[in-house]
Amino acid sequence: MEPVPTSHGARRANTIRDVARHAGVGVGTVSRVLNGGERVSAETLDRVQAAIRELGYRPSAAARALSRGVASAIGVTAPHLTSPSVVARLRGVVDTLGNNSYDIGLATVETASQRERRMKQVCQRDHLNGLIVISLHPTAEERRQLIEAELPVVFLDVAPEGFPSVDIDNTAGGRIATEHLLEFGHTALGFIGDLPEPEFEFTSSARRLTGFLDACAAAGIGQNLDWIVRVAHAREAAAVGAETMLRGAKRPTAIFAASDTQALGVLDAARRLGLSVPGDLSVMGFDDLEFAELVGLSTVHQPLVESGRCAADLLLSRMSGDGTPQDDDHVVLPLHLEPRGTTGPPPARSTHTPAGKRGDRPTGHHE
Amino acid sequence: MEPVPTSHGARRANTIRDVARHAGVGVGTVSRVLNGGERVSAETLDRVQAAIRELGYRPSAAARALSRGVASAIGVTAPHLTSPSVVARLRGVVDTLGNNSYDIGLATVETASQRERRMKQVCQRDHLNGLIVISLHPTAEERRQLIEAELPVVFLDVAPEGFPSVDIDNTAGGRIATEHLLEFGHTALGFIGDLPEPEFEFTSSARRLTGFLDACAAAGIGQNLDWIVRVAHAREAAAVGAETMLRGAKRPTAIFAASDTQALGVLDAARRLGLSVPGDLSVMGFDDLEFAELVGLSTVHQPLVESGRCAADLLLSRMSGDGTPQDDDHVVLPLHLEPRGTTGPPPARSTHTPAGKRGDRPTGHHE
DNA sequence: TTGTACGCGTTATCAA
DNA sequence: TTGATAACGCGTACAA
Repeated sequence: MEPVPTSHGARRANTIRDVARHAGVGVGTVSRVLNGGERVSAETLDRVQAAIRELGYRPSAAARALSRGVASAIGVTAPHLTSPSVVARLRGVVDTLGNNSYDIGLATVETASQRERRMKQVCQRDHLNGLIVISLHPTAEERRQLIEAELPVVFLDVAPEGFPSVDIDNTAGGRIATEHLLEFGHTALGFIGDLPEPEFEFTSSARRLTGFLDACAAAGIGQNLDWIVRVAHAREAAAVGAETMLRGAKRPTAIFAASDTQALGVLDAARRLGLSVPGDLSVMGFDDLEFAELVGLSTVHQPLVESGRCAADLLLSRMSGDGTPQDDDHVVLPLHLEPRGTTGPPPARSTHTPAGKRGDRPTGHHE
Repeated sequence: MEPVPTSHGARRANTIRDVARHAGVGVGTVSRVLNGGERVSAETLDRVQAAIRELGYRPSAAARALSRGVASAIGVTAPHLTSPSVVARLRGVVDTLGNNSYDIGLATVETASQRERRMKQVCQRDHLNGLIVISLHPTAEERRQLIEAELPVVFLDVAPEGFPSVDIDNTAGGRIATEHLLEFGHTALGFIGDLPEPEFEFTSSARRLTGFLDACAAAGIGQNLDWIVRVAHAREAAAVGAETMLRGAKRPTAIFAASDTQALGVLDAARRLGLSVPGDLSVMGFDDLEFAELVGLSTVHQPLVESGRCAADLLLSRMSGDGTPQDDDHVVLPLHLEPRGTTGPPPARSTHTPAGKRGDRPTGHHE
């Protein structure tokens, strides 16, 4: 029992071998006791457990992982946890994974170097059994690495080709939001969304814009390009953008913000300009974050927490599954309109009857 | 280079030995190349790196951890991620740790069995280099295990004796909130906080209540026991509690809610009863969550994100530090009043002069 | 500067 | 049911 100095300098901790010796059994027996005490006589079981207790033995996770040739952890990569939607998704992931006795290796990445380093870690063998990537577009290089590592991975909130993913139909969501405004009779619509990201063809925000444009086109409504504003994803940036939009000689009677956060900025702008909502200006958000209800914001609901659960389930099935690795399997979650207090008819000038049923396409231009 | 079947059945991945053979060098050299290419001739370095690339070699995290005798991960244990304050703290932790190339092992625990399982994981050797526990009171058994595991640990938002911790002075916070109300001249004060937890002597909420009582006593104000309500930590529960309090024949002119979430419930109650805020009723929160500003809630600000950073820093210093393990080191972070729109003078009846100075200790202890 | 051999703590196999 | 022993892949003395 005396401490044995090792090359590491620290006092050596008791190993399974010490336990075996102490209990007068073989290491194999101890191992069996440790992992589901099958096939061990009650008497030896007692002896071994006593030895474990007396020696304060704690198994080595590293050795176990090495021997088994695989870890028991799932990685989760996400952007910085400032975005409420990322947090909500993470919550769903953790919910599901936490009940499956996996370790969860969380990494938030912001800078490119963090991201690269993280990929190195992620792709190590015996480190992770699976990976969930939240709201991060994989670069070509990253895709290559992931495939090479043969790591089961599920993307959440993005849907790169060739990988399983859980996502929503952002274009349809943009349409839903816009149609809601159109049904109130708005014909002067503005849009505020995220900056386009040069490296990636489509972001959620860009898709929502597409839906917006689609719906406008379908309604035969022309577009004022000054009313399509793309700014950094932040409340204040959106406020500034909205303010300039609303200061123009002509101004929109409704603004669709591609996220609730940005909608908040639009509300700020309206307040600063003394515009009443929804009297002078209707404001539509997207996401249905928790504060949306608090503020009474009309928005499009997307199932954030559930999306996390869904991604985790998908990953687990991928990991245990026999299925061919890495074919794609794109889950698209449903959206729905959540009308609240920030949307209503336009200020009255051309007073349209709020359209009864939708689906009836307006017949033409409205002036 | 042909695939070699192993006892595990899977195709064997390339090891450091394969790389060495492929490059015509020894494993030691490869190892040196891997960990900071010192003491390697430029030519062999090239050869080795080429071999690594050609073989698609990826090091085994498990083997490395085993050989090194230590992992490179820090565990974070927290309650379910529904509470905004927990998330904010986590954000701070992840911020700091993410820049130190540690893996972050996140586990949320809700049920007792989850908690027990987590402790098992946490206490394995070679699994974690350190642990941060957020908003979870350790049981006696858990404390024992942690000490035995000699695992550097920092508690956040709780301050158990014998462990380092980062916390705030909840009693002082309760006083700050209450004094703010007293200075407006309120003399009829209500309190809404969490249910007491039988297993632990003091929760944050209980301490805030103590501060509330202290301040009232110092101001010579008697207590109406019907106005001290303790309910589950949830908006709706607080609303119900506040409603019954406000329905009484006599009712308080101000309520201090021990958390912003509960303050939201109090505001709900006021709305339902047609009470204007702060005209008829002043409402005071605690925490300064993000929505507090949104709602214009007067509250006590505590540095949530920063507390996470602080805990992470403390843990890192503990881990690298020579210091004796597990002595305690209780960091207490500062609070400040954040007065906003939900507090004001009482409805006019007894108009007190705003109390002058604080700091004069009341003449006796109040429990 | 490079190569060799051993140890890390566990699991799995197989003979007893 | 049990015990002995061979992997597992990497780090690291130590010898060359």
